[in-house]
Amino acid sequence: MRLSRKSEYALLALIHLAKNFDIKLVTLKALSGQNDIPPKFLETILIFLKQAGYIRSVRGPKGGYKLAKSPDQIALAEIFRCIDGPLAPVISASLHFYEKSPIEKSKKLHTLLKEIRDYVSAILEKTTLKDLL
Amino acid sequence: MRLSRKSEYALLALIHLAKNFDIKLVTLKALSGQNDIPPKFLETILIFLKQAGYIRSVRGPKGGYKLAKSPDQIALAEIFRCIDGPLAPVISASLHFYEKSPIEKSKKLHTLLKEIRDYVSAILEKTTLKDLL
DNA sequence: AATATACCCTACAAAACACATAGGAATTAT
DNA sequence: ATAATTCCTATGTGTTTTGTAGGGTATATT
Repeated sequence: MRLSRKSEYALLALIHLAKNFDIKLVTLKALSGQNDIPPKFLETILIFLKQAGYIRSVRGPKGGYKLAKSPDQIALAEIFRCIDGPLAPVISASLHFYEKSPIEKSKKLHTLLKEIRDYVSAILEKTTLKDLL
Repeated sequence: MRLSRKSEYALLALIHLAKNFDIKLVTLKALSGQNDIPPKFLETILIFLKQAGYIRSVRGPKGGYKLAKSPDQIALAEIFRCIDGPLAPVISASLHFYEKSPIEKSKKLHTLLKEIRDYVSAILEKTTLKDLL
């Protein structure tokens, strides 16, 4: 797993929204300003997160974004997978994104990489946005 | 950590050399042919591994490559770091390659990512080429 | 209904990176 | 001398990352 800048920004925004869950809508401007995220880039990320079902939005004045589910219902694993793809260190060790790759020729190494995947996956499946507040 | 094709090839070649440690030299042609690695690409990788001190070479007919140290002296962590950089999921969670990154704004998430780094690092530090034979 | 505020959507662009290939130079066994 | 082999640097090409631009759409407020 390697986190892209995009998923870093996504996480920061989601955490910000989690803090305001059931309280208020947060605007793009606020999310971008308070977390030092380039606004137009964040906008594309938020649209993506919306289409993925993690957030909802309201347009017009008084509009903004909010979480679509409660923070304890959003596991980090889901978010990383949907933005950055496989959690495994190599594609052939991935359950959700498997493709053939040369490293499979070494069975022992492949097994080791799958152990790493299992650990990373387990820890990110059990950690939710709520745990980050 | 995300393994590039380059480090996959490097590992396969090193494992091949580990199998022949203290027995014989292995040519580029053999390494490339038996492991399905594009020869010219592998060549650049081998030169890199040589300059990094992991392998030695002999030129001319009967030439080839061999490991510079015994297989139990080469930890996977070193190899991955020297080819792919940080083992950590994000640069700001890396000990050897630290740079500032946005995710540090979330202390809890940052801590979690460092835990993942610690696990991955530990397992790859203790596993050597010998363990893959 | 006019206005201003805010989100929506698609396309584009520059830079970095990944994945190689090309071609010739240097070394050495026979 | 020749052939086999490694050494080195440059280049090419496609993909991914990290954004930006610009116009469209909805809605609260007046």
